[in-house]
Amino acid sequence: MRSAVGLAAVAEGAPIDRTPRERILLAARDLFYRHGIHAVGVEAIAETASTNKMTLYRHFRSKDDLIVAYAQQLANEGDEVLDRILAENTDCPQRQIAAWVDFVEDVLTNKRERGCALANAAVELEATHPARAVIEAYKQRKHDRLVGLFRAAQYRDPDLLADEVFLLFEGARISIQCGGKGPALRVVGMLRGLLASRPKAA
Amino acid sequence: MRSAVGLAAVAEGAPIDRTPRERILLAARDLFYRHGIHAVGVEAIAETASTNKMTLYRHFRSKDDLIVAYAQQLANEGDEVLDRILAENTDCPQRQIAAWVDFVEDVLTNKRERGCALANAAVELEATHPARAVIEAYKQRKHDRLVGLFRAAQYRDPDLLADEVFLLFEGARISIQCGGKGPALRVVGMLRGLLASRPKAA
DNA sequence: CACTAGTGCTACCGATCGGTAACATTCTCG
DNA sequence: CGAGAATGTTACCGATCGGTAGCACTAGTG
Repeated sequence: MRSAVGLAAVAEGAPIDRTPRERILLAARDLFYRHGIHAVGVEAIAETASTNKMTLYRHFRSKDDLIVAYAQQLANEGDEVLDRILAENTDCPQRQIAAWVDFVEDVLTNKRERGCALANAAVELEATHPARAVIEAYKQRKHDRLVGLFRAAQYRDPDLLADEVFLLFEGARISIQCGGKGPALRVVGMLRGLLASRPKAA
Repeated sequence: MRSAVGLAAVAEGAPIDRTPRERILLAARDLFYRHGIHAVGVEAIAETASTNKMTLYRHFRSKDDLIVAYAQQLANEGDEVLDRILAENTDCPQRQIAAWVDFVEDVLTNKRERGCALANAAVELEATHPARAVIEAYKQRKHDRLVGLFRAAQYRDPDLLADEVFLLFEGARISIQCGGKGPALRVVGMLRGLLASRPKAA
């Protein structure tokens, strides 16, 4: 049951047989998430990736470019995680939903959890930064997929339910680093209760 | 109905008859919120406050010190806003709650809204930064006051309700800058529905 | 073997960062 | 008025920022 979140959360050392570009993205993912985008310099990223600044700039035109690739990477993986969860429970929306809640539980109880990396990035970046478009599109997509899921499970008001679930989850992730972990950890129970008690209909 | 949020949101020019310290805090509040803590230099803050770096450092030992004062200021004002809302509706918990939801509506529909300034700060600061303690204490306090409010209004499970309302609100504030404004703006209706439908008891 | 593409390395650039010294100026208030 | 405190101004510090030039090195390919 190793979390899908932590699978690449650590990039220390990293003299593995990966291409420099991959190692740089790994390092950026780790450092940006742990310390914030503005707090991490490109030199530190290159060093963590067991390479140097020049190689970094051969693969990314600028730090902003790297930030966009970082966001894109996270968005892609988020999509893939949901793809996988859905694929493992085909044609049974209830089980798909339950599996997603299990995944949420994994995420929130991960001790490295520092909130949603994409939301954190959005906080740090100006509204005009190109990475913001990637982030907003991802979040929109995620919300829409929840709607589809709840519609498939025949909930009476899938839009409303998706709003609630989406906001509760987002609230939990941001709260885990500044709202007391209590409410954030109790959100899984709340979600299960919510999903069980909501009316369904044809 | 001018928002309690925007009352000091703009600090431009600012050659008003305020003490330099006040102007610096005003400027920090504005710039930190709009651009993020790490993205704003002390020189820019001093300039916006119509003063200079030396005066800034006469009132704050370091930028970190200023950040702590910034967080403290926001926390105090948050407390005071809730104080005022409660004081204006003494001895009628239902009206207090309704007034708080109205306030939430004001906050979320403010076009300058960029999420909770304290949450945003927490995202940018390391867990060991002294301002983090201020932020976490404030959020904890806020959550506890919600519990008290719902208990006073005789909801059957005030703790659970407070968790839900708290997380929905936090989720809405973070989502407004990266989750599509849709769910965030619909949260007010959700809150009103939630509060109206929840069972009360003795 | 020679050629090429990718990488490592070092030294450097101008700009800006947080923070300070020293001194001139203004303001407050007895 | 006169004294002391607060503020303004300028110039500066070392460190670090994002980003680049130039060249040595390695590895794969024909």
